[in-house]
Amino acid sequence: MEPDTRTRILDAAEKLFVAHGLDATTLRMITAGAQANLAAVNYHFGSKEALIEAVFRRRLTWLNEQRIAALDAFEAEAKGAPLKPRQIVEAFFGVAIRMAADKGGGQSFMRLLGRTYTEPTDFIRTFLAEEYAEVIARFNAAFFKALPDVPQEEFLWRFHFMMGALSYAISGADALRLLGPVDDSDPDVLYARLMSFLIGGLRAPLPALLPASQAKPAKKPRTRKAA
Amino acid sequence: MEPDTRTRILDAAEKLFVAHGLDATTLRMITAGAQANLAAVNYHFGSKEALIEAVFRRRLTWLNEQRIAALDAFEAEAKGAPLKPRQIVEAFFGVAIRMAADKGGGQSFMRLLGRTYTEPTDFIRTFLAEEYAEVIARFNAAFFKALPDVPQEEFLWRFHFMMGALSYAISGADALRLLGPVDDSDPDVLYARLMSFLIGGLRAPLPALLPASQAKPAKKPRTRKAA
DNA sequence: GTCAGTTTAAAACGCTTGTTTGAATTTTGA
DNA sequence: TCAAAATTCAAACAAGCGTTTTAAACTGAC
Repeated sequence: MEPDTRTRILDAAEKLFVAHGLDATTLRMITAGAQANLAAVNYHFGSKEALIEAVFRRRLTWLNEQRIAALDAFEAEAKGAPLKPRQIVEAFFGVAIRMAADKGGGQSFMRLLGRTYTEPTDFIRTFLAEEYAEVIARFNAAFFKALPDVPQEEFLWRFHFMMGALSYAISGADALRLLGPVDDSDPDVLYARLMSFLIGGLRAPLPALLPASQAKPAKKPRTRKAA
Repeated sequence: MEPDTRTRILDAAEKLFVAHGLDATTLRMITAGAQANLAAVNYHFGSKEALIEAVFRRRLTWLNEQRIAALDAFEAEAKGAPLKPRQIVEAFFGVAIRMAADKGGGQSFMRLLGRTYTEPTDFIRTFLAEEYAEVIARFNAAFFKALPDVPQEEFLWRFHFMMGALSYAISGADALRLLGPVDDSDPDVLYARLMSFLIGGLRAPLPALLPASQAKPAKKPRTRKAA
């Protein structure tokens, strides 16, 4: 059974946005790919901007619900005790990686999302901020409970770094391939690679925030300062 | 002394590309910002694509020369002995962070570069691949010498993850600010934060490439830890 | 079969884009 | 000083954009 026009447009737009970017993808490309008339986009969505939002919302809402559900599951299991940092990372990034491994559309969407997160366009930034507000608040709280000694701002930065690594992990296999032969065929392997890296970064010792342009202590004592 | 038209165009284009992206920045915006005539871009550069390349080449060539110089300095100091991973990371990412801290143009350029690295446009991808080829080869070799037990591919991935973290560190302070109050005014602090995170991720234990979810034969049976 | 409501179709709209033109102006070199 | 070269300028170009319009083709309920 052929999906209806609206769905075909969403699918075609998603793929084209990944391949060419938001601006470079024209409505004519989209409607051609969806085998629909040019006017169909404005009929079903109202405008190109609204279509972009619809493309993102379709996947992103579900993705963040999954993230919160994963966090809920861990917290229920912990019965009030703080979670392990590894569990928090797993709940947030594991879900994303798994969605990125889904060949049925999720893959191309995640590549788009990672690239769009730093997009300067206003309406996208505000839209993403709204979509992410709740999930970030939840994970921020969970992390603060798990590691009360780590300053909130330090966590935000590390979370941000992790988002960057995730973004490149998902969207940048092509860029990586320019540097040498790599294999990104197995999502489980990518997942293991990224998780190892993320946990390592998250648990790194807190930086000595002195304006020290000179030598810093190369190694810290094995006290678990950061994580 | 007023810079000549060509330079004014490069400066204006760089700032506008950062603020609005490559596509969304029009030649009319650029020439207006440079106080030049619309035709000046095509006269001095030939086309908008050529202007984009010129904007990138002006900074990127110098940046990668600095990176290689930093690596040379460390290797001269080591007198043939392998470098410490920390030094390799410092040579590559430290230079970038320092350039990102430079208010005199370097800052805005680095925000642009980080965002562009995952750009899907063909001519940019091939251009960046050329510009990066030498420096990547050098750093890849240095890292392999330092940590011969870490598979090349694993290093490439971790390098890629680090690039993602760097990219977000530089270009994404605005995005981060949507999640909570952060302070990115002191580049030394950002440098310390990112370096700590990167080293932590780089030195993380190698992932057990056996997928935990289901039984799937790992590609390389390797149990040793990284770094 | 009829008819309202929904969806598709083809064509054109106004506008902006990068680029080109050809003349005016400034700069250069002997 | 003066012609030649380099640069700037205003204006126009064709092409492509997102959007709108108007009519035709469906769809399901009665």
